[in-house]
Amino acid sequence: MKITLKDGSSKEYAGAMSVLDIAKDISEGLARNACAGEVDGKRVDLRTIVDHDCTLNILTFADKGGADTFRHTTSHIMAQAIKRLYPSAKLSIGPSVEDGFYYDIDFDESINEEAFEAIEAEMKKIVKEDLPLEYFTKPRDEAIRFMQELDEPYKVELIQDLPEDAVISFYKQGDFTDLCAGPHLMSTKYVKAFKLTKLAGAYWRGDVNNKMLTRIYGTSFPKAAELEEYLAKLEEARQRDHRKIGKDMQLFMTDDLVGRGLPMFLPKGYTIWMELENYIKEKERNLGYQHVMTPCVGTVALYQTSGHWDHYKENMFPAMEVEGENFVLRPMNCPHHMMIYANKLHSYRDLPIRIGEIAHDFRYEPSGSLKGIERGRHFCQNDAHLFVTPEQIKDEVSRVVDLIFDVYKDFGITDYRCVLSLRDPADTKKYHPDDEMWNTAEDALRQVLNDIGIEFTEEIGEAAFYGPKLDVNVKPAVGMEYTLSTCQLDFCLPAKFDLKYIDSDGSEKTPVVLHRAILGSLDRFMAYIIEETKGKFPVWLAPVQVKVLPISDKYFDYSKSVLAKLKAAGLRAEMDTRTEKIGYKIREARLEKVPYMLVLGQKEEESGKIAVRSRFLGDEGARDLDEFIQQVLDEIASKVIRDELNEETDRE
RNA sequence: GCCGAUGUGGCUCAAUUGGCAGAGCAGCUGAUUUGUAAUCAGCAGGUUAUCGGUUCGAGUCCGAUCAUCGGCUCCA
Repeated sequence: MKITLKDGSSKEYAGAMSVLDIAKDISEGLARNACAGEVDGKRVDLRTIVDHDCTLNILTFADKGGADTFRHTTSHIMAQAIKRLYPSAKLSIGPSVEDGFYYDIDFDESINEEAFEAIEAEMKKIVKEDLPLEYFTKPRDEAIRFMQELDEPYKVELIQDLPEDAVISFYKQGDFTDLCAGPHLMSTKYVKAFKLTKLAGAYWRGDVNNKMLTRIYGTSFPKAAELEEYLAKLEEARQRDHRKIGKDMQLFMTDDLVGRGLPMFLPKGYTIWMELENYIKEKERNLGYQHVMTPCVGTVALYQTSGHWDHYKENMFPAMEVEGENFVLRPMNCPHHMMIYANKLHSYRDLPIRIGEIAHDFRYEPSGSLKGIERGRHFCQNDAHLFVTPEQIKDEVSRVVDLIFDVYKDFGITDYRCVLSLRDPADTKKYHPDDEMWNTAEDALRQVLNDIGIEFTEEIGEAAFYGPKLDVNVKPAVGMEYTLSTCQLDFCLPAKFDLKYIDSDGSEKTPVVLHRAILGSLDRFMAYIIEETKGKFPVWLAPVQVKVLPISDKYFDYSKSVLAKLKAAGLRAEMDTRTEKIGYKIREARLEKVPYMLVLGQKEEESGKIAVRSRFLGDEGARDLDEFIQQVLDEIASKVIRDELNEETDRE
């Protein structure tokens, strides 16, 4: 019998053999990181295959499906260990995730991370026991009874949600059986290097109204070295966390007395902020945006009109009453901009009208979700509302998308994901109940995105209450993916505010509104670029662009003249006037991540030149000052992103 | 908000089973006048997050509050 493998090779077996035996044979050959299999391109458990006439591929840890299988089996091993140590614990779900796996478990007692050691020890025992994972199935009714006998109420609930005629699969490993769709490794012995990483609360089925279960996260690799590498990567990610760099580099701070979630930008951080603000405003001006300034407070009635009050009053700072009228700190700016549009009568000839604002907003975010300047209770949106005719939707969305990617190019952002966020038709509470409006809006936005030709996935239930969105999402160094840029199509608010324009035939029409944010919030965008650059900002953003380092105070006069020229050219320059050795001053400037250092001593004073040391190339030697200034100005103007010194030479 | 952990000079971290709160860096003073990642010496800096409790004695044990961190939920 001949079995063809996915890599094109084939193998002869004498006589009749089951696919399982063949898979075992092949996977033993592939050694310890062999995982489940793929038959004719579909990931399946090899135990379920009865048809021998197929192309077989043994997945390894290098394949996503293989890694998932590997992690999932580790999660079963953890569950088995936990059942041995805590027999009364009730299991719910335990899937593999991007970096490992978790299991949500209902413990009788309170569990903390001290329990990890014992659980890990028990897991090692199970690995050593070399237990085969045996696959079997039961009809739905029998499966329910089986799980009731095992006293696993969450499992029972899961099975009850499946159709009447479903065949339910299980995996048994020694004294432990779990409801599971598989696939799994052949034996527990293939799991070599694992670690329980964190403990968290998680609501059953992700619903706050349900009981909170204990979620234990872990990670698992075929080799100890790979686990080490993963843990080192995690540590590296922690090092680039914007909260750490922001503190080290004195970019921003918080203080309990000011209040949690209310970061304050220090001079260096605000320098970057101002550059970002000027940058995006100029882009917008060139695209015909008009900028406005509106107050951070509005009446409750304003937000009742827009509908935000009903949807979000729990997440707004509470209303304050002044002279019998209720006001709130504004959580967003749409209503203010709607009123600006309504300020005068518009002709179809005026559209599109693009109103932009770097707007301060306040939201009462749940305390547990605050995270540095990535998510605070005060933030600044790079907001704009575009008032357009239905015919202009496509062009305007297209311009917004172009602007997003134009900006990403300037910042070197390449790792992002586009999502078309749609309503959940079942969620009539959140979404404005007008199916026709929604269908029109969603179809229009989908059509535009297809026409522009960008890649995107669709996600149900992610839309704003007033319309569908294009979201551009990125992943920070530490934590969950978030939205950086957004473009939202809104047929809803213009009607609520009774906005009008006079069309060419003299009739009154309601404009369509595009809500869009490119840098999202400046705070969050800054957090992102801090983590992307590890604080080594491109020269145009660097808080200090050039640092003048005199060899000794004998050269202060010459240094001051150089500093004056740098400043006169508009560069952000500083001089280190301490009586320290040059090595010390260089070290400090390196740690501050200053792009250019000018070392000035006797040689430079006599020749009238400068010695440049850059973050990019190290010691660049003697240069002419005017030529250097011109080079840096060019670098700033073109916003060039340069390769940094590699990490070996970038000590500490 | 919920589950779990953590909280010691400006920063990074020490302090056996409860037994005198310490170091390095930064700061200040003085000396050093320096050539590409840390010159030397001295000084100062603390109600151990806050409040309460147990104890002869609490940084350490217990409770509450506040904040931070890791998750969950949420993010107009």
